[in-house]
Amino acid sequence: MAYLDYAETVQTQATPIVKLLDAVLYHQGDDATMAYRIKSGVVMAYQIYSGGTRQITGFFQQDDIIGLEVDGAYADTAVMLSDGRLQPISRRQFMQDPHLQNELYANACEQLRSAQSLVLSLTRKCSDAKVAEFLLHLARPRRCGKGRDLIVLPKCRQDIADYLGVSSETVSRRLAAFKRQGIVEFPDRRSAHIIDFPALEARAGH
Amino acid sequence: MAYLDYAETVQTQATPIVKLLDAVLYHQGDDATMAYRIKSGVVMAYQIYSGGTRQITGFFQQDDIIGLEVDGAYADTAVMLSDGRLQPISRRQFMQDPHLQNELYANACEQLRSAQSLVLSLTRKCSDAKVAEFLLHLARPRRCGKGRDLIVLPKCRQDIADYLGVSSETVSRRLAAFKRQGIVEFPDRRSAHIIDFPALEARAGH
DNA sequence: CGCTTTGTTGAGGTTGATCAAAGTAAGTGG
DNA sequence: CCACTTACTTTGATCAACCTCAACAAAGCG
Repeated sequence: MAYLDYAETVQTQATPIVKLLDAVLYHQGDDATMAYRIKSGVVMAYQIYSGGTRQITGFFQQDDIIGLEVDGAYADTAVMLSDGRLQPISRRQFMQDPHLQNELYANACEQLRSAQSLVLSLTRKCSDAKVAEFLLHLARPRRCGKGRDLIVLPKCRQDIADYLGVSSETVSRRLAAFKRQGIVEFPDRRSAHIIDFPALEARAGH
Repeated sequence: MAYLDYAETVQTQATPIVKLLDAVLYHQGDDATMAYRIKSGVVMAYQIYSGGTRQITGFFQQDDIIGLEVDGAYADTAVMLSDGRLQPISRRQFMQDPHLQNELYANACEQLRSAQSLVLSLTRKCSDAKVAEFLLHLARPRRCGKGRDLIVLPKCRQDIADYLGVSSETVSRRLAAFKRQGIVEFPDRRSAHIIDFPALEARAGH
């Protein structure tokens, strides 16, 4: 992405809109008119399949772009896991702006890579490593800080379970184990606080 | 993709090049100067991770575009599973041609969806369903034909296993079971021939 | 035809799903 | 403010699926 210059693009865009906790950005199946660049907050996207199974397709944060579709309808539903600010990107803007097209393309490639890496994590690792990696994934943007920041967890354990493809009981057990081992603290059910990064990374298999 | 017109794009492209069985299109880590549109043949792409684990990132066929990278290096290695013809697409072409950019973007989105659907298959399904779905995936382009065509299988069972995230023994057992049940025939180790599509689809969970 | 590689088949152990029950937290109405 | 409800989480016990290890068969190759 180094060869792109976004300055112009950014300036021509509308100011961010505010979305509150639990707000739905778009529904799976709706006409995909907008994409969103996340300025702050955490977003979760998921797909519902016939038979009731649900796959969480990702957790997104600052600078991620969601709602990418080539045509027709949104492939997933996106909801806010916290309050946040989002920059809407219309299809009209997209079609007119080559810089934006490049950026969206880059973002799609990045998400593709990330999905492939997810495949690896989910098929090769034991549940212990999956949960560890999940926590590290959510902690990623905050890693640079002084490490005291809280990680925003999904609304319920089942959300984590649906992302990792394990049962909610297993999520519980692994989180409890990390707590017992002094690697992670849980001030409440919606937040986590990593004490020992190296230990968690070791468990994630890094 | 309905709003795109490829006619012009296609005409300006070079004629396809021929690649033979086992030919390597590009290596993971190499400078990503070319993408390829597959005109015929089957391509397998994989990543090697530290620790020796390997993830097959996909099997590609006619009209798929591989070698998509935003910057720098190829994320995976691509090899021919059969003889085939490929249309090279240079970065220069890509940068100059808006139609081509759109097509590549569409392709990236499609691969993203396909990767997400793979995540679902690999985490939610039992090995039986995984192997069934794998066979159906490879059979996809031939489905419309009279159904007597042979499916080109990867070079060894381990390739399938690495794609599905199961052991090669499990692949063997599941394939043997399908054969025993009269759903699939195996003229030799490199090819399969689906007898009973509905039964296989039922096992894949469709 | 030996030798090597790959595939198949069997036995046993481990992981994680499932089922079930008890524990927590938050909301609701009296 | 407190029972009561509801939804979620945690913990335990059981069981099935799949991995691992190992032996054997088949195929490829000099």
